[in-house]
Amino acid sequence: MSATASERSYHHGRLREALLVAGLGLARADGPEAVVLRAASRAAGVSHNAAYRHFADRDELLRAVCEQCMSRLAVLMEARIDALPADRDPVATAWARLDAIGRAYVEFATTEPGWFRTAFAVPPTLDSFGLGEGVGASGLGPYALLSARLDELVEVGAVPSERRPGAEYAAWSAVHGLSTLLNDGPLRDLPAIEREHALRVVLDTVARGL
Amino acid sequence: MSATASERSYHHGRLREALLVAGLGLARADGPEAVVLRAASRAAGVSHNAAYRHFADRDELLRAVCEQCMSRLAVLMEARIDALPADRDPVATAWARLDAIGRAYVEFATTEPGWFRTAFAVPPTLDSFGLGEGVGASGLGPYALLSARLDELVEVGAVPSERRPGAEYAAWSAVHGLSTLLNDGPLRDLPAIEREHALRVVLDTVARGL
DNA sequence: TCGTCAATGTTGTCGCTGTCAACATCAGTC
DNA sequence: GACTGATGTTGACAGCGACAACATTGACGA
Repeated sequence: MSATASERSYHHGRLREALLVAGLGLARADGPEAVVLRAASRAAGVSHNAAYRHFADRDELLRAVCEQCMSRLAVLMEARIDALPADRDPVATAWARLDAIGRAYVEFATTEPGWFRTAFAVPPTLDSFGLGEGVGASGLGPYALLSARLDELVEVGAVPSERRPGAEYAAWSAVHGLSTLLNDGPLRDLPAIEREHALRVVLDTVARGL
Repeated sequence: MSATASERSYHHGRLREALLVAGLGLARADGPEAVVLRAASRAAGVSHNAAYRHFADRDELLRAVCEQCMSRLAVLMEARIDALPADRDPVATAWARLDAIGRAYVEFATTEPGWFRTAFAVPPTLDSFGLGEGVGASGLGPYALLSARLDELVEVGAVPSERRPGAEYAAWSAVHGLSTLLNDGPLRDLPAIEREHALRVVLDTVARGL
């Protein structure tokens, strides 16, 4: 544990973490397809094939990187909720929180496009997306965070309870779709002001429709 | 045209189309990453590198395949509109048409997941998505088809005109997001009944919010 | 009729990748 | 102090995209 990378002789000591960090760097710069075993090994200062002692194959490394990306998404969503002023009436607070996690989702996608694409490169299950290993500080994934907001809206009476079943699909599809369209799709060249406009329209439309 | 693949001697004659067809087959089965120059060349019964006489590189072939996929999406959307009974009042017709193209979008994504992913593999511009080469029978792309539906909703008075600006973002993000979540995302294992439920919730929520 | 030439397809090669097999080194443990 | 399992290295192979050099063909003009 005391050995730094420079003094290591034969065994790296923390190769798994080093490969993960390298993979995160590659993903951040150029997306999931850039998470390449040999590149990660080079970045970790280790020969190709060393990675096979810690990951069965490239896909397993990519999966690990994905979980990290998903976790960072969840962390940002939580942070944006926590940053909200809480001293308002419950209904307004509930709406503001839904708005905040929606904005956080799109913010993550546009400020970290490589990580966002990587988070969904290996299709996560609902479990891993919601409660699995790739989660935020509170132990909740993006899906669970969204569900909590929708529950809150029903509790405070802002949304009729008969609208609750499946409401995740609507809210989540909207922000996820906007994120991918802005990121990889036909909206990628949209100027910043128009992006903000699109985000507001999407969030407001969903809020009205709930 | 009379020459089949078996009688050709040295020159293929229609290699460009053959490569495109092969690429579409590869994309259909395994998505954009399966559109591989050498595989397409093999399928066309031609040696690797022959493709370079018709496409500058792999990306150009993939781009051509993308356009085909986008076109097929537009064609399905048009077909689903045309199949609608038109003998109703204008407001109901306008809503039904919006619903139909939304369903068609998700239908394409779930019945042809490889093609759907390929359509967005090389980020299309708004122009190509709306009016460019990858378009349907009427000459309109998916984006233009959606815009026409929203215009119609305003014309018949179903949607207030102050809601019109940016309405594409909301409608399009919702169906696109649901499509990708069902296709590659955490919803890919959803049973058919739940998929239908999710689709209805998404479409209804957007319609209410417009 | 014949030669020329541009278009088109082929063969060979290179570097990159993932992956398997064989070997080397090290940290503990009996 | 030797054994052993964990970890890292070297070497190899096939598949890929891309470049260069070469082969074949059909069309067109002398």
